[in-house]
Amino acid sequence: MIPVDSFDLKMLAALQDDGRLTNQQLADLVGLSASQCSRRRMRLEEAKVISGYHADLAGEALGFNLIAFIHITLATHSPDNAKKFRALVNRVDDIQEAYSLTGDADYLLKAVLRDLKSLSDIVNNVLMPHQSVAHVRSSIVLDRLKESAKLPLKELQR
Amino acid sequence: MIPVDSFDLKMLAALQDDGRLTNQQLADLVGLSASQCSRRRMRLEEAKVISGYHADLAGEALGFNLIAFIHITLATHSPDNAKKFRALVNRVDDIQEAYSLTGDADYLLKAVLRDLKSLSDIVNNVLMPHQSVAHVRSSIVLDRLKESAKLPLKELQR
DNA sequence: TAGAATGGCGCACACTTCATGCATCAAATG
DNA sequence: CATTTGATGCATGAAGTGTGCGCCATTCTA
Repeated sequence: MIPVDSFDLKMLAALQDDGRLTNQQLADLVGLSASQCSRRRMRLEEAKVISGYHADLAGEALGFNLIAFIHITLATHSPDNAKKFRALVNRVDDIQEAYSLTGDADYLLKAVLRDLKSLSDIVNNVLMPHQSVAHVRSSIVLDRLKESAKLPLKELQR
Repeated sequence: MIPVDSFDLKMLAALQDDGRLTNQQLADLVGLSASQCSRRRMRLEEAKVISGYHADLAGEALGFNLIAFIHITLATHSPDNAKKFRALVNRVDDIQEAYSLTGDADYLLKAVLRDLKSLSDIVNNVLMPHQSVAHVRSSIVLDRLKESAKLPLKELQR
């Protein structure tokens, strides 16, 4: 857990917005030289504060027109069942995100799919038949109000 | 909706994994010249197939140790209530993602927070008191099984 | 079917960006 | 007070970027 000063925070916020910013652009934004930005960026990358850079693709433009959240309850909470379920989740590419949760459901999955048939396939042919799974409840996304996935770094001051 | 060929798909998949790939690296990966990759990339960006590039930050390294999913049910489904709720969601920085859903709950929020106190603050002081909100149910993330947020482009063939 | 038009391609090249060596400076250390 | 430590800007060679150009294959047209 390396120290992160206010220059670093400004850089992180900027790179969160635009991951392809040039060191020179970064320099102009935060008030350092480009070379220093280069060095700081490498430092943050090596320390895994920046875990990676990703292009954000428009799913609709590529035929992914459906987002679904799927709540899963396991049959029993045995380590064996949990392990099998994890393996299942990792095997299915359409499942983009998966979390184990407190509360009613044991797991929450996010799937990005082409259409309702794909959802039906996953739910009825992949999830439901799996022996570790006791209960499946899926919800379809009607609208995305917010999808920044950006940390509120403004709040931070060290 | 511009046409996307197999070269484009390879580039998109690669840039999804590493958003700072060089045109030359891209060229080596997909089997084109760097100049052509530059042109194709610009085309995909202009057409908004690539909607942006983002640095992925490690929340834990910055003190965000808690992820919560919050299910919201509105008091009534009036346009006015929906509008007020949207405004609320956009005002709160800690809410990273927000979706309107089919099913039991009307909205699903994802919040990335520092600690349980922050969650309590949001739920009890921001969401619950809001007149449009009838019911709030929050679940804490115990474990992230998968968090690629990457589209399964392998499937695509045009 | 011949000729023209179109569009995708690689190469060349001027320009920009990158990362590292180096000297400087300020703060911390002994 | 002398020394060490580490962050900084500048300079620089190497690498990356994007555009003009000519080439080629495919498609269109008469």
